[in-house]
Amino acid sequence: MPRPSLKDQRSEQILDAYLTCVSRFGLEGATQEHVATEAGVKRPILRHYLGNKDQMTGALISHVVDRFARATTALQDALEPTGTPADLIDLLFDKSVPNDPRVMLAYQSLVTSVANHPSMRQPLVNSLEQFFEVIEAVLKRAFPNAPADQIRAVSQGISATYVNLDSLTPLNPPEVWRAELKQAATILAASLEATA
Amino acid sequence: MPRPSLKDQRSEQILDAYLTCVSRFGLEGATQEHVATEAGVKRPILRHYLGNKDQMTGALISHVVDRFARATTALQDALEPTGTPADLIDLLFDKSVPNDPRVMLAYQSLVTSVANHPSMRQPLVNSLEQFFEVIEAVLKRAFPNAPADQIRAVSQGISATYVNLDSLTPLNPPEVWRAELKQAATILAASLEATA
DNA sequence: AAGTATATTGTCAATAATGACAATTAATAA
DNA sequence: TTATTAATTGTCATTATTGACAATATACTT
Repeated sequence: MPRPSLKDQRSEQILDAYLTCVSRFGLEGATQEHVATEAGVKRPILRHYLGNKDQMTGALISHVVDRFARATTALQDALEPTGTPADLIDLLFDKSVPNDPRVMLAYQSLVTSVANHPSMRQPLVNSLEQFFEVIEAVLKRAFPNAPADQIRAVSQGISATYVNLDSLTPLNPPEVWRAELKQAATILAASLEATA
Repeated sequence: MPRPSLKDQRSEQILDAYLTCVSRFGLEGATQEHVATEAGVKRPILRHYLGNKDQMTGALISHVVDRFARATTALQDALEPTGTPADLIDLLFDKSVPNDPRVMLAYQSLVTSVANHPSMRQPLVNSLEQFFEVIEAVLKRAFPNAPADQIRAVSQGISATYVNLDSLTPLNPPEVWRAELKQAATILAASLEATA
């Protein structure tokens, strides 16, 4: 008999707006007013669904980590069990894939603020390691004879080129940068052929 | 006859504290109170030397861009006229070199906030291009026959691995990550040998 | 010692951001 | 239609942040 609850949808809507604001203003620069405006609701709504600012922030951190982890899982699912390094790089760098740079930008903002919120350090590290592992798995399958440390290095390099690209999106980087970073990732992957 | 001016020293001291705060709280999260505390001065001092918040922020942006550009120039000076790619990578990745990750973190925070301060976009892009060019110059000297687009790609890749390393410092990344990213950069540079 | 320009601090008003809660509106079932 | 529960909005007190300026302290010169 009660009015149907919108808690899930509204929470998601608010957290997504919050994520957008964090990607633009940083974690400590995203005010409730910013979030409310971005979400198209009045400020008290935020409190109603997510509690006070501390609780909101806690929820946001989980949300960002979760979004990043989900993107990692989606990447993994798209590549298992037979994806090649070329497939991986296409997924990471092709604009056709609907990538959401906000997530990576918000992620970066969290990393920046980790000293002020020490408890989020471990989740951030873990989700990043998870991302590395997906890359590693693809490389290991393609180059089973390559030494482990070299695979790790190439994985880190590919990850770095990808993260870097997303980090630069606010600058409206010229399209060539994307192509160049993609080529760098390709070169890294190709380096494993020699050792196989 | 007047009391000697401390404008230069104090301005530098304040801007450096401001830079620290931006690297920790982001551009929109660094309050005057934060900066004053970090600099070890009272808040009105900030206004006295740098004006109101807008002017302070303007000065900070110039300061960060300048610090980054100076670091680039220092890198260039250390490598001209005979530095090799191996020298470059040592300078970028060796902990012995007194690198200041705050500069890169603050730089990243500026990039994040560029939508809110559009005028800083071009200086940021320019200083980044300058950084690329130093890397390119070293590679071009070592591999004069390598195709230009490949040099660009490798430069972007090396830059990305370096930027990525600094971006992760708040996470206290394990030392292996540094070694792995350095190795990735080395692999990228080595890839140019094949084409020469 | 006195004058002078600057450094430094103290203080208060104005604005922004947050916390908290009351009041109203809306949707559903009986 | 009415009861019920949640959504949504309005509002005010508290705190945080900034702007502005007066007042004092300090170092140097003559």
